[in-house]
Amino acid sequence: MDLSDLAPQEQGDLVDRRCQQLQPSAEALAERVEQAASAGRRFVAKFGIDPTAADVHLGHTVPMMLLSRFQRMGHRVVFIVGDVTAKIGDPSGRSDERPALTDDDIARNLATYRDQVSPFFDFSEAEFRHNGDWLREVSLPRLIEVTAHVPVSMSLQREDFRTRLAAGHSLSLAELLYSVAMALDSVEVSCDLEVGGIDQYLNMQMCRKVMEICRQPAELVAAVPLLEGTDGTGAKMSKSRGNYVPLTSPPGDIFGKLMSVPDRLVVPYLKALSEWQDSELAVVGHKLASGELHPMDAKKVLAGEVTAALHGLDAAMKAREEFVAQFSSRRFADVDDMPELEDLTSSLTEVVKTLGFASSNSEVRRVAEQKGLRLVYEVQGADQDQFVLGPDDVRSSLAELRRRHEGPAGAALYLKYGRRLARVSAPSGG
RNA sequence: GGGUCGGUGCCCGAGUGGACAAUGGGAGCAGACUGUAAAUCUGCCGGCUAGCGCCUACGGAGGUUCGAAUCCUUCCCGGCCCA
Repeated sequence: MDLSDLAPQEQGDLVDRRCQQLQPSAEALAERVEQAASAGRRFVAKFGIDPTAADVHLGHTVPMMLLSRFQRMGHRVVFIVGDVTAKIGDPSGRSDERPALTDDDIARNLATYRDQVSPFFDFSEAEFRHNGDWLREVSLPRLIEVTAHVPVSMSLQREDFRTRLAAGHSLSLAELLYSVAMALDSVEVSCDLEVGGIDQYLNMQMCRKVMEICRQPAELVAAVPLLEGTDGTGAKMSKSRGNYVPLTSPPGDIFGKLMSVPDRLVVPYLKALSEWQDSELAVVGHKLASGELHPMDAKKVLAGEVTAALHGLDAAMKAREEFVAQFSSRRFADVDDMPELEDLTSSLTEVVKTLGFASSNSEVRRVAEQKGLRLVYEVQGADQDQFVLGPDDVRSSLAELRRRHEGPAGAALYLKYGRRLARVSAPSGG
C-alpha cells in the first residue's frame, strides 16, 4: 500500500495510532516531516537491530510494520546494525555471556535477519549501517565530555534498573552506557525519528538527550506496544519464553499457533500485525463483545491475515482449510500438510524422534503412558478407529503395530502423537 | 582494598554430609472437558535401559569422607556494608 501521498498531518495521525508513545506529539511529527521537505532533505527514520538474534518472530514485526509505513510514505529508513552495542547486551535482556561476534557472524546474522523479515518489508530502499563504524572511533575524552551532561538519575528512571538495584541484583556501568552508545547512533545519522518497542522508550529518551548535548535537534520517538506472547500469560513474546511465532515457520504452523492464542488477543494482534484500519478493528471488537462474531472465527481471520502476509494468500487459504480438516472436522484425508511415514520397520520411538515430535525416548514413552500415542484408521475421510498405544508398544515398529491392531479394509492409517499427526504411507500388506 | 552474604534443574526458589534427579511455584507436555480459547480436574516433567540399574546435574577446578548440592582449599561471578 503506497502511502507517499499522505499529508504530513495524516502521517502523524497514522503513526500515532500505532504507537503506545509518540513523543513529543503527532503534530510535532507532522511539522518535522514538513521541515525536512522544505529543507529539501529526506526525513530519517532509524531502527536498531541486534545482529545476534537470528530467530525473528512476530513480536519483532510490530515496529517493522511501522517502519515499513514510513518507507511507503517516502522517507529514508536506516537500520542500525548494533555490532558494538550487541556486545554490551541490552539491559532489558538477560546479561548472560555475549560471545564476541566475528564480522562473518554479523554478516551472516544480518543476512538471515533480512531474509526472515523480507515478507514484511522492502529492503531495496533501506540503508544498513553498522554502529561499530563510528562507535569504535569515539574517544574516551569525547565519551566523558558527552556523559558529563547526562545525569545518572536519567538512566535510573528505568524501572527495571531500579528494581534490580532494590532487589540487590547486578547492574553494570556498561549497561548504563548502552543507551548512550545507542544515542550516538542517532547523532551519527541525524535521526528525525526512531522506532522501537516501548521497552526501548527510556533508551530513546537518552537518544533525545544526547542529540541535544551534541547540538542536534532531538529525534522524535515512536514507541510501539510490545506484542504479548501466544501463551496468554501476559508476558511479551520472546524466544526465551517459547511463546513466539517464528517468521520462518511454515504456513500451517503460523496459522495453527495463532489459532491457539487466547481469544482476548485477537484484536490487539490484528492491530499490531495487520494493515487494518482502526474503524475495522472497532467493528470486530463490537461484534465479538455482542456475540455476533464467534471468537474462533475472528481468530481464523487473524491467522489468515498473518499467514497471508508471510506466505501469500493462497498459502493462507490452504492453511485454513487444513486446519479445519485436522482439528475441527477431523477428516485427516483432507490434510495435505502432514509428514509422511514410509519407515515401517524402525521402532516407534525412532520414528517419532525422526519426525521431530519428540527429542528423547523417555519423552515418547511418557506420552504413550499418558495415552497420547495412537494409531488412527480413517475410512474414506470419514469414520475413524483409534487404538491407544501403550509404553510397551513404543519399541515396536509400525508394521508390527499395524498387524496387531487391524483396521477396516481400505482405511488410511495415521499416527497421532499428542496433537501432532503423521500419515503412514505405503500400506504394502493391506 | 576490607568485611560479609550468595551463585541450585527452562525460570523463580527450597534444601545445608546419607532416604536428593533434589520440596514448592511458574512455564512446558499428555489425558478428560472443549473451539488446538479460557476456566477446571488428573498425570508427567534430565538422559539411557525391557527391567535390575547405570550415567549426567546443584558456578569452575581440586580435596576430605564408605558417602557431598551440602564440609575444606582455590579460582571465577554477583549482592550488601565499610573505605
